[in-house]
Amino acid sequence: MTAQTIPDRCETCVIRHRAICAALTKDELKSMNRIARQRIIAAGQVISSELEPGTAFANIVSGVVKLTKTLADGRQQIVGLQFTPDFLGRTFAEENPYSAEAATEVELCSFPKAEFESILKRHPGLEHRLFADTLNELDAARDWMLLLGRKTAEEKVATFLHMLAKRVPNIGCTHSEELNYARFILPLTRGEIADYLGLTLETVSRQMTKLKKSGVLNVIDNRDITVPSMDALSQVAGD
Amino acid sequence: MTAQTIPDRCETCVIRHRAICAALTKDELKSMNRIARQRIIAAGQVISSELEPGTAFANIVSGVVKLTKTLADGRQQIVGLQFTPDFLGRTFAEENPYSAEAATEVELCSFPKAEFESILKRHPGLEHRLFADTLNELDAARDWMLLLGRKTAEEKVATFLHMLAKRVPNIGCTHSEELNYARFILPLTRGEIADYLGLTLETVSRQMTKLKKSGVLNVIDNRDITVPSMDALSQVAGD
DNA sequence: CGTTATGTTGATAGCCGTCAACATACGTGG
DNA sequence: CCACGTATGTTGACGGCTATCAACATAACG
Repeated sequence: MTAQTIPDRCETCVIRHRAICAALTKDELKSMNRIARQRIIAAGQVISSELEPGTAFANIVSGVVKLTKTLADGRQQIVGLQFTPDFLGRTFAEENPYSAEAATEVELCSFPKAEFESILKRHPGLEHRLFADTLNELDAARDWMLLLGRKTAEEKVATFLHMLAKRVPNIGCTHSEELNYARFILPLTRGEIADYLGLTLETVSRQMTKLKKSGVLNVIDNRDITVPSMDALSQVAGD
Repeated sequence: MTAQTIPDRCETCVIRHRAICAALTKDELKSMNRIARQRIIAAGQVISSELEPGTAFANIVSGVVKLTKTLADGRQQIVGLQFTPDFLGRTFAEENPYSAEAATEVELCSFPKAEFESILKRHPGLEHRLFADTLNELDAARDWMLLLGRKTAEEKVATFLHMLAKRVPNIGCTHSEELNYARFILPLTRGEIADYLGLTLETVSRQMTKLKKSGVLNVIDNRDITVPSMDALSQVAGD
């Protein structure tokens, strides 16, 4: 067995087999481990700013990160939400096209820009993995364009909750695919949800109330959401 | 000199040095040429359908292709516009996440799926180029999310025309970057523009009239657009 | 010359944004 | 422990931007 050659913290890492690290050989993993650094980011802290040069890349070990773009007069749009084993950072660009901000407390496994790009250059397998991830993100972005351009406020909120239920850790149940039930904690405020859906926070609040009254949701304490039937939610979401 | 080893039609190809072919060595170019086939698609024809397996990839030699997604009840959103030397096709996925349709007459240089993927697997340089292109498309998609979620109808139309002026061949002038003037032919109908901007065709028409009256545009024959000052247009676009 | 596709303009309606008041939770400091 | 300020969330009243419905104009085409 050569398992001992894997760095300890990678061996015990919860995202070892789901993050980009899954695409690495043992030697590559060692190189990555040598430059990796763990970081805890408090909720609300900016990780990297729009139009400024990036300094690092990172895996999200836990927590939720929002990617935002802002117009000159302050109007803001969340253009991406990233969850647990997602990779953070725009490769092959000097400047960030958007800001990254911790929506919850976030745990990162971070890599300095220059060193990471140097490893990337030498390992086509890693680049292939990043490419595949990027294609999936592009698909997700285009799904969201359909939502932003053509869905009603109610459909937008329902679609958002449906997506969250599938991507965020659920409470007190396994992540069984057949399970037609979900319970989770909202990682975003009403205002942030609005910025993700192209709405105002008041409209988001009203639609949540509406979904609650129609029995599609049970809401405890404003952040603790229960979905009795994911099928019903999917119905309201419009696709 | 080894220039003679480049296939004739590639040697004379107008997108030879701008399409993905620019990332190929002479030998790779020969392999690609062997499987390439020229195709002319009439305006309005579907190139590939949503949720169906793709059968080919292609370079756009000339023309404009729209990528669309449609909800069950018929609401449609254009999630991408592709122009002259863009690459068409979703690598590493069985099914297309969206439809591709010719907006104008389109000239393609097309490659069968299996053969292209086989070449791709053997040539990391080609994959690197596709990766870089995909990252740019993701950035563009996120810019569009900001437009769809947060911009007004007038800003949307102005942003769209500004983007077109920079990407579509202009009439009677070089593509000089400093030139604060543009003239081009709209490749889309009012209805298609609406589907790209998350509006109705009536609203698009009204905003075009408004921009015309305010002097930001000169419109001849509904499709022939002149922009006297790109700066002024950019101003109205809101960024 | 009729038919169809495309585009413009007007009247009206409705969804969602804006403004505002109030409720609740949380943390800080007296 | 309570007072206070701040952040977050809900609900109501009202208004405006954009969708809807409709009539008409123009161009393209067989």
